[in-house]
Amino acid sequence: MEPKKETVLSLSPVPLYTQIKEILRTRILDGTYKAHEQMPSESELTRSFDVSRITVRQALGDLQKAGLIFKIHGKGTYVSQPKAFQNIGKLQGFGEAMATMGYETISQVVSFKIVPADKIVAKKLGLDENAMVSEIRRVRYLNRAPISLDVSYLPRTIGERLIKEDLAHRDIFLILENDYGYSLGQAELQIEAMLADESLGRFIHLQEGAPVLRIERLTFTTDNQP
Amino acid sequence: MEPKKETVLSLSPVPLYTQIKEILRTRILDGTYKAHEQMPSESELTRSFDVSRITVRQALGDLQKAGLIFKIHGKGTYVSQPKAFQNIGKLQGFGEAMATMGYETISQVVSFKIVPADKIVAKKLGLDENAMVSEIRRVRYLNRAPISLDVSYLPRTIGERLIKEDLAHRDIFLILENDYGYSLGQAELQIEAMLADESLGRFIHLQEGAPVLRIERLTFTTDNQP
DNA sequence: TTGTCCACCATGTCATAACAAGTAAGCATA
DNA sequence: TATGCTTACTTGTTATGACATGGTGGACAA
Repeated sequence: MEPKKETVLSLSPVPLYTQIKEILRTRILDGTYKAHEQMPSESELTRSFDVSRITVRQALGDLQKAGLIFKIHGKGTYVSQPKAFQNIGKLQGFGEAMATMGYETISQVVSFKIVPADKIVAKKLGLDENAMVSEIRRVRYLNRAPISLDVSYLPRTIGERLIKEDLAHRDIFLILENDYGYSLGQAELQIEAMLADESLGRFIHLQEGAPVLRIERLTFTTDNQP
Repeated sequence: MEPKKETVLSLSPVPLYTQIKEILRTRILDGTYKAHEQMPSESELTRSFDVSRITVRQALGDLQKAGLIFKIHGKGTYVSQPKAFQNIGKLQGFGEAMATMGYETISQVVSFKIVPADKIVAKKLGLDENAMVSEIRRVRYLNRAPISLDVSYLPRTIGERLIKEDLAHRDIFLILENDYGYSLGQAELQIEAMLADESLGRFIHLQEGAPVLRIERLTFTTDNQP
């Protein structure tokens, strides 16, 4: 039987394996491929998408890293049991750190402003009130679903260097550490539950009033510069 | 200048990219390649190891997943700032869950026994005291360094099926979920600090009396079977 | 009927090859 | 001098092809 061909655009700026990955991810999430068994073999996917096996393997490998599927040598590829709850839990607990692992988190910069520090921020950063600080607002996505609004306040000089970087795909702390040489040490974490207000609901598609976790982190370099 | 050749054995049962990965990992950890910059390019590694670029990329990709290096398109590959503390912290907080991500944790089964449940275990699992349960002891390694001793108690029937599985590389919870169809729901976590005793120090190379974290987890299936 | 062996299919590993795209530096021209 | 183009690097993407290895079931022999 001739397997049905799928349309993936080779000329597209988005890589083939990314397109395939998204298609497969969608099918897993919408139940086309169900948990425990299923999942066409690599050679089947090769034929139906009309791409090389390397491309299919790269897509499957990414999905495996993300935990959506798992492979057994000699048998096949299987859909993992969904564990959305656990993922969300992990993500909220770790924030930025997720990006360094297999999870595909993408951030989108919503706004970048130089604003005077309000009382709270100034105190936390050890600056005078009304000193100028950089405010970076980002929405973070996990698997295409927006899951958090991220507001960072940084001393102005650091912020201005940061905005030129590729904040969409690279982790902000990794940039600070690796490119700028800041050595990040301890961090203060503060977690509290609150209700989604209007401005937050606009970015993340949540009903206003839905419960969210508010996570506040104050990070110090090893020489205690906040 | 002729780059110096390295000896990687092609006939070895261990894949080429694994050998290269270990060599590079060693060089990163012992400081041959230092943080921030450095790291030979892919083509250099291709020449010096006398393998194809695919093999080099697979080794580098694994190291990147593990967080030891990061790449910048068009520039090169760089050594990440070491963050051993953070890794340990993450790992202890997450235990088994790490394996599903990029970290390369390997477990080695130390012993498998059918033993009568002591009072504590019996109570936790909701069984009678002295009912037979499976005890699986494993040492878990992260980057070759032993970092935890893992003792699991399971109802006997489940334990006997588990021991036949490949516990060294696959996550125990993933096996339960995906192969056996148990749906794991909530978990109770209990963390306490204690001092390493003699039996633990034998497996993990720690000085007796060194502080360790003791993490106790009781996992329920979605229908509340422990 | 039972047990062994082999063919077939799955994923794993590796080589060779090409082009795309991002970066940086040097050179040429206005 | 300043601008812009070329060039030579880098990593990223993709194709094709081959062989290794694990798993499974059917054919065939005892």
